[in-house]
Amino acid sequence: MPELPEVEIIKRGLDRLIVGRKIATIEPLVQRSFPGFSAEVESIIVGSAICSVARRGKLLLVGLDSEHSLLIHLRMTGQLVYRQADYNGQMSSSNDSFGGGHPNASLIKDLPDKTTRVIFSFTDDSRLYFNDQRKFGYIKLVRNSDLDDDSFIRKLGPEPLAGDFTWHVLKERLPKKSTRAIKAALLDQCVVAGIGNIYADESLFAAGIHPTRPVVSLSDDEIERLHGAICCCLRQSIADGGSTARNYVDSQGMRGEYLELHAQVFNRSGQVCARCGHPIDKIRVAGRGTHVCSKCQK
DNA sequence: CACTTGACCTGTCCGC
DNA sequence: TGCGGACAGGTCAAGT
Repeated sequence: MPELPEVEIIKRGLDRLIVGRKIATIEPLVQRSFPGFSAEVESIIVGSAICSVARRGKLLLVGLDSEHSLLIHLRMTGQLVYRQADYNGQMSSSNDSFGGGHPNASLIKDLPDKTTRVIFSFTDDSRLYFNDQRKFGYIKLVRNSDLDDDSFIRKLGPEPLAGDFTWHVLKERLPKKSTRAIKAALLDQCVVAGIGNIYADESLFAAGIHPTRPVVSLSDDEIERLHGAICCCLRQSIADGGSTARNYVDSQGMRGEYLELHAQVFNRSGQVCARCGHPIDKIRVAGRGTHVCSKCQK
């Protein structure tokens, strides 16, 4: 479930790997993974060069030199993995020297695999694979002049890692008299862009706030703590290469280590809280599995 | 109007 | 071993 840190890492990887490359072919293997695909869309994409890669919340924007962009949302199980033309040959020779357990080996061996939904081939014969086990993710082609009208982008809240995202901004975005649970508000992309289940749980733990607390009950002090916790968790995860709970890999197929290295509650129900020793509970909030230390979080 | 729930999918895990 | 069902969670539509 790629959230902001994971998408940011993919963005940085693609920035390095595909910018400047020219698309030779596109193969959408599953219609719903590229809604709106047609011969006309194909004719715009083929022959275009990649000129930029950007991120907005959990959405990737791949700029083409043809006044269009590819909008890519990975939803829960989407992956974007780049492979050089001779990748499989390299793998078999490196397996000879390192063996299968080489620590830098990609988690994904052969591509395409059964989850591959769209394949981009570049003129140098390298490829970008869009894999998506559950088919919830999508790629869309949008004219650059229509980007601001995109219904999803238009509603997105502020970028939590931007310099102007202060705790006052977070306070403004949280509806003052709202009775909804603070966790539900954090998952709402209109409030803040990019937070998902993992970083909602981790931020609330770090701030010492119980996920079921109504937004209206939060003090200024708590909102300020929550703001600091959100920024801190997201930055730490980027530094750790993101979170791999099940499917996430970066643009070269590598997993992330945030959950192992720094997560305090997510996927740790039954273990004891590192801060107080109380067992971590798993409850349901906003229809999502939610991990909480009921002693540290009030 | 504000908020919650179900649908969309597929793979994994658990209990029988 | 196999099978049914619960579960995983981002977003939107439908329901309360």
